[in-house]
Amino acid sequence: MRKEPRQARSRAMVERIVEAGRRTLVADGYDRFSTNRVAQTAGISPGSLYQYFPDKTALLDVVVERYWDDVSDRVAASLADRISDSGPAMARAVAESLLDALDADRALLRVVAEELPARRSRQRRAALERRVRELATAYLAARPDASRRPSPAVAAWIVVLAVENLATRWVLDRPERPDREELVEEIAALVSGYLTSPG
Amino acid sequence: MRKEPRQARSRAMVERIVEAGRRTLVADGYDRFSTNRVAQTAGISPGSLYQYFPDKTALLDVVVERYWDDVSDRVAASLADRISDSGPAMARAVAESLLDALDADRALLRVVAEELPARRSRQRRAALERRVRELATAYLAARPDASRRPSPAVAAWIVVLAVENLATRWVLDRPERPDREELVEEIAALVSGYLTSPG
DNA sequence: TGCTGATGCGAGCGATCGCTCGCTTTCAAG
DNA sequence: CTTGAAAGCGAGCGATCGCTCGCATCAGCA
Repeated sequence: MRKEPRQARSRAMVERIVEAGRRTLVADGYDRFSTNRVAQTAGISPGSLYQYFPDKTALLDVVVERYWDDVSDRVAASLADRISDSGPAMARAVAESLLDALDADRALLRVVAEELPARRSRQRRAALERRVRELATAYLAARPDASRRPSPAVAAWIVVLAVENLATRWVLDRPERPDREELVEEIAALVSGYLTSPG
Repeated sequence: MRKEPRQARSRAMVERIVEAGRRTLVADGYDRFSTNRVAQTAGISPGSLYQYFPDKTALLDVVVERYWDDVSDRVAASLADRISDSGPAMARAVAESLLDALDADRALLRVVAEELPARRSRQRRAALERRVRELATAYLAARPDASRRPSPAVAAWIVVLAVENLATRWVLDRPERPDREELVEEIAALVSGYLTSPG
């Protein structure tokens, strides 16, 4: 952030820019995400944009950061809520909340997960993975009887990456099979089958 | 392909262009993948490039297609070789061949999987997934005792996407844990645990 | 060897890009 | 009301891009 907005109108300006950035990204895709276009979408001048963002990627970072933070919050909340549930029930609940969170802005997910040069997006996405993985590690470490896998940290790494990709690809590709209910069931089987597999 | 190369030197030219495209992609990343730069890397003129490729994306497609076809061939061969093995043994063998294939050109994998606008790359990657998924579906359908999952097609979808992401992320992120041996073991447990989970 | 089409060249066009800077307008403190 | 700072504007610079086209060069056949 190049300059701190002091007045109310300048704070509103920053909001308009970020929102226009999000809309431009969704509507035109990443390769048409230009500062001139964002400014036009926001109904402001390119110069105004650069009063608050040092360069194009700084704006992009904020948009991406907001998206993944939102997804992260939802999943982490669901995971914390179900911390006392059994393994399969928790897997089901987390899978559903992840599907909800990804489905809430499917168009933006498509851009963020499939178009963005991942070097920028990956850091935020990795933060989501880390946050959920740490919660899962703590869960597994606190309940030794829930898993036969030797290392809770490794088991959490496996489960988080596997489930994340299944949910993302399902939301983006919308295959006929499995349908949503079936997918949640299969994810629960995948997780519980893995954790109870003798190690 | 705009024009079919007839003489030997023009076929060599196409090869030089594709190879320069691959090298440029690896060295400079996707956003610096310009036709002028590829031509310079190949030591030829931009005009020559456009004698054989109608536009920039056509060249990019060939480079990406070669990469995924190579990975696809390796994994499919390994899967066909081990078609008579038991489930966990086959999962191990396929996981190893996939890790080998992805590790063989890690730098290009990074660009193809993390930087490329996925709409182009995805089609070829999806072809790999489909190819492996169909082999896995046939395997599961032919051996009802190998899986308790209700639908072989859905089970194959789940397994392929889960394993693909675990292998890709492991190769790109190279986490301390799990190490390679551990990863193969965990993938085998994930697959066999899932397939034997009551459905 | 002379000829002809295939091949290769590279300056440069038109468009777009990220970003700047001199200017005007608006706000709030005195 | 005055005034200086904050906010906003937008034409346009310099660079890069994808791609073209007029021309030189080369290979294979008669």
